[in-house]
Parts: sequence; C-alpha cells; structure tokens
Amino acid sequence: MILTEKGAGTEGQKSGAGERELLLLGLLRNREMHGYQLSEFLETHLAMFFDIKKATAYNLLGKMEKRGWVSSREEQEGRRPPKRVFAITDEGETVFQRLLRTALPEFRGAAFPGNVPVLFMDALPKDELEDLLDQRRETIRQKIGDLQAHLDHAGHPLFDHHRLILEAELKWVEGLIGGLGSK
Amino acid sequence: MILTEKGAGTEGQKSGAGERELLLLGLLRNREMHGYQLSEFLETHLAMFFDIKKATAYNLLGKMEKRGWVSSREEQEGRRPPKRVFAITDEGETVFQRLLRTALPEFRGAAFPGNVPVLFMDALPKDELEDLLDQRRETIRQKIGDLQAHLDHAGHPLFDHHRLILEAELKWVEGLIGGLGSK
DNA sequence: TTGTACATGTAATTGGTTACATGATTAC
DNA sequence: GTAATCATGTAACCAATTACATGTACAA
Repeated sequence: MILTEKGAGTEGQKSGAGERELLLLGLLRNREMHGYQLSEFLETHLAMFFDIKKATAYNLLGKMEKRGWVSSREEQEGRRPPKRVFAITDEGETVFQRLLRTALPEFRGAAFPGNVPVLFMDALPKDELEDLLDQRRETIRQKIGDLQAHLDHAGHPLFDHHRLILEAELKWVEGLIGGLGSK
Repeated sequence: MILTEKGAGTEGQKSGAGERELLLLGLLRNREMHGYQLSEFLETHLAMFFDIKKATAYNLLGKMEKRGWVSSREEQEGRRPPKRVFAITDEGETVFQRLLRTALPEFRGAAFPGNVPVLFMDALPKDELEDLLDQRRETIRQKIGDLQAHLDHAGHPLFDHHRLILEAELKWVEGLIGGLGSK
C-alpha cells in the first residue's frame, strides 16, 4: 500500500509558501512597475505558466508594501488617475534572495485533481470510456500544438517544462487507451 | 510572446470543480463509510495522489448530505461515540456519473508554482545555482526511489502518472544543470 | 496514568477569485 | 457617443486548512 512521507522529521516552516511573492519581487527587480503594468506583464508573458489575477496582484503588492518589501510612489501624468509605482526595497531584495534559495532546491509534486476520474474508469462502458479518453488525448495534443505556435519561447526553461509535462501526459493517456483492449 | 487561450469561446460552468466530490462519491460507491474511515482510506491509500484533510472530508460529506448526494445513518457500537455512516444516494450516483463524464475528457494543466524560482536563476552565482539545482535533482530522484518502495501499485494508472511526471521533472532539471556550463 | 487510536465536529483564518465601483483617455 | 484600454481598489464569497473542543477505548 502507498505510504506517505510523514513523520519524515522537520515539519518546518510550511513549505511551498511565497512563490507569488517571489514572482512579483523578481519582476520588480528588473524594473519598477505599477499594479496594472505588472498584471499586464503576467497576462501577456507568463499566463501560460502562472495564473495570477489582477485583484490578487494588487492585494499582494499592498501586503508587501505593509511588510516593507516594496515601496511605492505616485506618478501623475496629465490629470488621469495617478499610478502607484512599486519598487523593491533593500528588505525586499533580502527576502527575494531568501525565498529564491528556499524555493529552488525544493520539489513538491504538483497536485493533479484532474486525475480523479481515472480512478473510476471501470464505472464506464468500454466504448464510452474509449471515446472520453480519446477526447482527453486530443485536448492534450492541442495544447502541445498551441505550444508550437509560440516557438519564440523555445529554449526557455519554463517552456521546456511545459512541453515535457504535456508530452508525459500524452504518453500516459495513450498508455491508458492502449491498455483498454487487453481488459 | 506567449499567448493565452482566452476568448476561446464557451467560458461555461467553471471547469475543474467537483473533483473532490467525485472522489468521495466514487469511494462511497464501493462501500459505505464513516468520515474517519474515509479519511483514513485517503491517507493510507491515496495520500500520494490527493491531499484531503480530515476536516475537509467531514465538511464535504456534510455538504453532500445537504444536497442529497449521500445519506447517513448512525451506528452505535458499545457506548462509544456513534459513527455516522455515509452511503451514496441515487441522486449521488447520477451526479457521480455526470461528474465522471465531464472530468475525464478534460485536461487543464496543473499549476507549477514550484517553477517560479527557475525564472530568476540568473540572480544566483553559478556555483551556488549548480548546488541548488543538484539538490532539487536529488529531491526528485528520492521521490522516484520512494516510488519503487511500493511497487504493489505498479501498473496502477495513477502510479504510472506519478512516475512519468517525476521522470519528466528529473529530465528537465538535468537539462537545466546541463545547460549551465554553456553559459 | 499517560498516550495513542478511534471518532466527530466547529471556529477562525488564509488565500484567492468574482463581482463591484469608479473614473480618465483614446480610438472608432 | 460609445466602446476599449488604462488604472486602482474594495467587498463578498468560496474552498480548504489549522486549531480547537470533546469524548471513548485500549495498550504500555
């Protein structure tokens, strides 16, 4: 039976926290930005990898400012609503360095809630099951195809990760489909 | 630049909901169980794949009972605190069938927040970076090793999925490490 | 008698999303 | 004039976790 890696010892400071903060800090490290700008950047350049909503970005920036990780100044252009431009502080840089070194060597596997239905495949008539799995395979294939559409990212580590994971998923579903006959 | 699959159309009933319910319903389909028992089962047999806490299970069962998906009866043994044994209802079975058919063909890639730090590798001196990546590689290798420890699951689809994903992760990190020299 | 396993639940908190509320600027 | 884009923020809500609160049975 499957064993948990429990009682493994440390239990430490809840692993896995702070990636969003790390991400925002890291982006602000390149150049200061206001919330909308940051959010736009996330949507246009990183939406494939991370899904951070506008409200989340604003809230996070607010929190980080309270903690002193970032500072903000108002910028007025004409008589539009002013922008709050955020910059990383020295303290923020320290936090960034710490978070980076904590997060990089860690690996906690992602959760795959999408796999739940696979547990109950035998509740379906074989024909229908085959059909549904075919659909899943097509979904994955399409995502792999989408990847080819922006090859400008090829070679980027996160892009490669995406590709490798999708290929593993495809292989897996194909295995499932292949195993169907011999049942 | 990376493109989102936005405006793709449907937008429908928020995809990705209900897997936990599907899981619990599916397990109750095999045999009726009380909360503690269900939770134990999740911990001892499925902890590797899904992480559902006790409180969550209890709450979920409560909710599902309110919705009529499961029914419960009290069972008294001696004079201990009584158990509430849950069974799936006909309505629950209908929901199960629906959720199963919705969830199986879907594929929405998991989120990998653990990859955030990879974006900022260049903020680290090469030696340290190499060291941290080596650590990550070891973490993954160990997880793969852990897998071998319970080979009784080998061949189980979810087990295979785990293995394939971990292998992809390993390959990826090794790629990162390999690319370090040529920088 | 002390700790662990069995057994259930609620309350407080966290983290994030959706929806709301506001308003100026620019392109059609 | 009206829609899209730029710009900020709050409030309500939801899902899930942690911490709390309670109590029996049994083994060391």
